[in-house]
Amino acid sequence: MPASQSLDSFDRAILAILQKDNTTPQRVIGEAVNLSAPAVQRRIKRMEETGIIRANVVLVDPAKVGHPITLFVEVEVESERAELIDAAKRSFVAVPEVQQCYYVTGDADFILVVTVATMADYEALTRRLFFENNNVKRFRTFVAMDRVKVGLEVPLG
Amino acid sequence: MPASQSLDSFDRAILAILQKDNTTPQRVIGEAVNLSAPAVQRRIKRMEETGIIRANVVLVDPAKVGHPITLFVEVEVESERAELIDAAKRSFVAVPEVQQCYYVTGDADFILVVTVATMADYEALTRRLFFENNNVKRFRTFVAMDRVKVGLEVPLG
DNA sequence: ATCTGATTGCAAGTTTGTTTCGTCTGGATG
DNA sequence: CATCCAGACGAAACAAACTTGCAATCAGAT
Repeated sequence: MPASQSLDSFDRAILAILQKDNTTPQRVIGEAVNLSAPAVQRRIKRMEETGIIRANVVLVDPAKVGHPITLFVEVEVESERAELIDAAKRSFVAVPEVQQCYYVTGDADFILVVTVATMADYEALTRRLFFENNNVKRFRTFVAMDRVKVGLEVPLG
Repeated sequence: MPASQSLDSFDRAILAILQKDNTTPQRVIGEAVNLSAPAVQRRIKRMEETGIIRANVVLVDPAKVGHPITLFVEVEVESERAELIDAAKRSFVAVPEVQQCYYVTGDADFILVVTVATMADYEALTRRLFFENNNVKRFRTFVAMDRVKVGLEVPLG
C-alpha cells in the first residue's frame, strides 16, 4: 500500500515508463502495469507531490541548437570554508552553460558539465568563473568527443 | 521561416518552456509566445521529427528511489584502438547504473556518471567494469557530496 | 504583378486527462 | 469474532487538451 511507503512495484513500473517517455497515455501505462487509468493518474500525482518525480521535461539535442561542445571541468579550490564553498556553488549554478555541478570528494572539489557553442565561449567562461575567482586554485578541462550515453535515468530494480 | 532553417525565435521560446515543463498546455505556450495552440503543436512535432527534441521524460530524484550515491569516474584505457574503444563504450552503455558516459580528450579517456544504492554496489560494479576489463589501465572515483545542479537543459540565447 | 510554398488561425473532431462515486480490501479496535 | 475505518480500486461521466482540415495570409522568386 503506497500510502506510507513511498514506492511499490506499481510505482516503479510506472516510473520506468515515464523515464523513457512521459507522453505515454495513462491508459496505455495502465494496460502495461495492470491498473486502471485513474489509478495510474493518482500514483503519478502522488509521486509528483512527494518529489519522487522532480520534473517533466523535454531533452534537447545540444548540437542541433547551437551547442555542439560539451566539457567536463574539475575545479579545485583554495579554501573549503563553508561560506566560500557556498559562494562557489552559487556562481556555478547561476550560469546557464553549466548544465550540472557536483560538489565532490577526491582530488577535485567540484565537477562541472558545461555546454557551449564555441571554444571561445568556453574561454570567456573560464575567465569569468575561474580566473576572476580567487578561491579557484586550479581547474582541469576534458573535452567530450563522443556523448556516448547521456541521460538522468535512474535504474529501478 | 522554420522550413529549411531548423530554429527560429518562436521555436527557441517554445523549447525554453518545454525544457522546464513539458506538461505546459499548448494553449498556454501559445499565449506566452504569441502563437495559436495548433501552431505551437506543429512546431513541437517538427522539432521531434528533426531530432531537436530527443525525448520527453520525467526526472526522478535518485535518493528517493534508493540510489542516494552519485559518483564520477575517470577511466583511462591501455589501448585506444578503435575496436577496443567501441567495446568499452558498449560495456558502459549496457549498465543501467551508468547514467552518463562521455569519451573525452585529456588525462582520461572516459568520464562516467554512476548512480548506485550503496558503496558495496559500486565496488561490485568496478569489479565488473574495470578490473575484469584488461583494457582499463586506471580509474579514479569522485564521490558526489552535493548534487548542486543537475539537469540537461541547454541554454537558448 | 503573380505565382509558389510554407505557415497561420479557426473550428470541428478525437483523444487524453480528471473527477465522481460506489465498492472492496486489509488492519486495528472493541 | 464482528466492526470500523482508511486507503485504493474501477467504471462512467466530465472537462481539458491535442489533432486535423481548410481557407486566408505572408514572403520570396519568377
